[in-house]
Amino acid sequence: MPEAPERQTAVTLHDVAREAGVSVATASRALNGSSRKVRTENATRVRAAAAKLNYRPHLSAQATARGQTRTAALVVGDIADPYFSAIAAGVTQAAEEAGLIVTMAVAGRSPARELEIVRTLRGQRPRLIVIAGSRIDGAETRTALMGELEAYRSAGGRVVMISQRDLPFDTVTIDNAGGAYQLARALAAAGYRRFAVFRAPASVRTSRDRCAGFLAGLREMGLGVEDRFVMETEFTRAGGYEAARRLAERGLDGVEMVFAVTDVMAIGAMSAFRDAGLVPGLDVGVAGFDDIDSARDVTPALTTVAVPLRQVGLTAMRIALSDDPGPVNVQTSTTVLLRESTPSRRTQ
Amino acid sequence: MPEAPERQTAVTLHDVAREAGVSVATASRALNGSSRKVRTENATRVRAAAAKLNYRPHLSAQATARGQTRTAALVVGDIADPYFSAIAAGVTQAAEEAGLIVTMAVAGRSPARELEIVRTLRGQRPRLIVIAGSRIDGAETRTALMGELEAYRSAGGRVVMISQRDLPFDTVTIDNAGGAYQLARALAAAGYRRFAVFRAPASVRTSRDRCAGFLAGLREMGLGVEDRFVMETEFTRAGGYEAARRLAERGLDGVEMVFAVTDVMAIGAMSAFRDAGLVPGLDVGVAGFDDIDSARDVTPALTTVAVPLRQVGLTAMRIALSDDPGPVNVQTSTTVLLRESTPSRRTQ
DNA sequence: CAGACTGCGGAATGCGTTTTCCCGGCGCGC
DNA sequence: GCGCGCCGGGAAAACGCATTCCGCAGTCTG
Repeated sequence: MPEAPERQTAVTLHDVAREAGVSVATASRALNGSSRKVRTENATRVRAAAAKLNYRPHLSAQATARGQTRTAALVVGDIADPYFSAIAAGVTQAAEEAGLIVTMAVAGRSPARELEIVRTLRGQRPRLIVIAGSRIDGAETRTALMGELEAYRSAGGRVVMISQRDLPFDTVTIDNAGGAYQLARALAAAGYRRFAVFRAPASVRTSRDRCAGFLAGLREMGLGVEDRFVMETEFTRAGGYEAARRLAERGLDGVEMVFAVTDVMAIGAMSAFRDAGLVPGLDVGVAGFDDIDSARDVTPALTTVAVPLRQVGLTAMRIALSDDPGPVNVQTSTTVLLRESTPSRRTQ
Repeated sequence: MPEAPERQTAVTLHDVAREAGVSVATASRALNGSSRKVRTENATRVRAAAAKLNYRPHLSAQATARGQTRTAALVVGDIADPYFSAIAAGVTQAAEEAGLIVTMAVAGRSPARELEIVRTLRGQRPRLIVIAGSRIDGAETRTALMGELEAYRSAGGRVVMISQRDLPFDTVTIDNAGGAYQLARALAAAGYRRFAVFRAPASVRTSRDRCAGFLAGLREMGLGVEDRFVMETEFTRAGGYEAARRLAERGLDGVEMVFAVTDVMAIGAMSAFRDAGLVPGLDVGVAGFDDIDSARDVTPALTTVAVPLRQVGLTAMRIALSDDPGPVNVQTSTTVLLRESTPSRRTQ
């Protein structure tokens, strides 16, 4: 344990140099090996001094001196949401492998807040910005956001959007439409004929894409969904519950199968069905999208479309760290997972 | 839309000053209003120039100049884990309210990695560090970590530990023992008599505390648990599954009720029981700890002890931002939630 | 043994800010 | 009319570090 006096200020490179009896320049060179060489004796003395004083370089000072930082910025909608936290896990993993510090901001699903965040983020001068937004259309703030990102990029920054294909930046998208399409075909093949879809308001792109893909898949199989069974509700568990309650109140109206555009909504729906005395999987099939952890643990286990969220985060970072030019668009594929909530009706 | 040429470098305060026809000093004063006053005409011209050039101050440069940053550092075990992501949500919320940027690092439940993170974090010179570690005892790295944190604090930094009471820093703890104690009493009151406990290896403090609290609560009610029913397993879903499988293999051995020190483990256990042909809640009661989202959604809904994780994060930030001296220890209370996985045996 | 070259240490410069210090002008009281 | 305080502007120092430039020794070449 060193002397550790009541110092109110951190130890600087200057202190280390003095302790080692060399100049600041030599100390700097010894500590982060530049192209210049420094005599081994001096080098070891500097390192010893640094260790003794417990020195850590001031990253901000390094950043201004070098003209670039070693941080990656991540903006998410809500870090408590498993969707975003899984992506965040991928991003932080890749960042750490690349020796980058990650700063995170949560936009709370508000485009205005998202804009404000990117604004202050730009001051951070991060190496790259990954935006996993909530994909809500909003024309006014959108152009402002674009301007901000454009300015950031023209100053040498790198931006990757997750799941926002229509912006002129690198993106990694999730195959929402394709996954829903495949799910629809699989369910049709399992013998289901009369469907309901629980979707979110049209401004939520993810919901729109999944819904469209699902309907396309059914159409391909010669099936359709009556308009009154495409039910719009909130993009939450409560939304799923509410829609299912309404449907159950009408005695299901012949619906054999409910597709909710989100696992969370699907789980809410299962809960509502049960509360109405209906057994999910038996009286009515339920399927979701995302494959969150709970999907496996509910009973009956929920049929869903798995999204490799962690992989999405990793991919976003890989793109951001590569020096390929031009807007790239990597689409990560999804896989449908049939489980007990949608037993085959063929054998019955 | 400004001219926006192919500039490869960000616009600096210098550019703004030149555009406004004033000195850098005045520009700085105009933009972040110091104690000095600047003529309103100049001020508006500076602001106009800043807006026109789309200027954002270089935060790193500000940091070195001012001698302090506006960032809060958060280190978590695994951001994809709902336990940590809920805490992270609280921390980021409080940070944003205080106008702080949050940088996040994930330690992956490894004390060595945690140490390394704090080391580089110290270079960041954050205003505060919140550590939500995995509470694994590890003597060697522990003292090194302490030294690092001590150095950080003596340089004016603030550190708050979550759930690590025994370190000489501010802490916010979760009443693990108390919650488990209350749960035990509630279960005993519901008529359960023969218990098993699924716990993690002794090095995991959280597990130890919850286990001890549970046993104390039973003792208080004149009950006990045979040693062979205190089963040590992994601190994961798979661990819970495995322990339950072993127990089911022995035909439950008269056990009426399983307490797993974690909801995740409890859910794994329910899955194993079901796979063994046993109905959780009917053939054997199951209880967990944490009240993660899934706990409500599994069937039967899982009896558990709710931990206000988001609140924990908020509290940690509140402590860190207050200027109270001395080590504070705020304990957040837990509440037991009896649900269908532990029906009362009194009425039977 | 002279001259070119190499290796390495230190002083100086720069990074984008803030902040201190100095200085000129203006209003005001006498 | 004159000194004095105040207001506001700019030059320059400071922040902690990286890097370029300069010079000094020592070594190699012929």
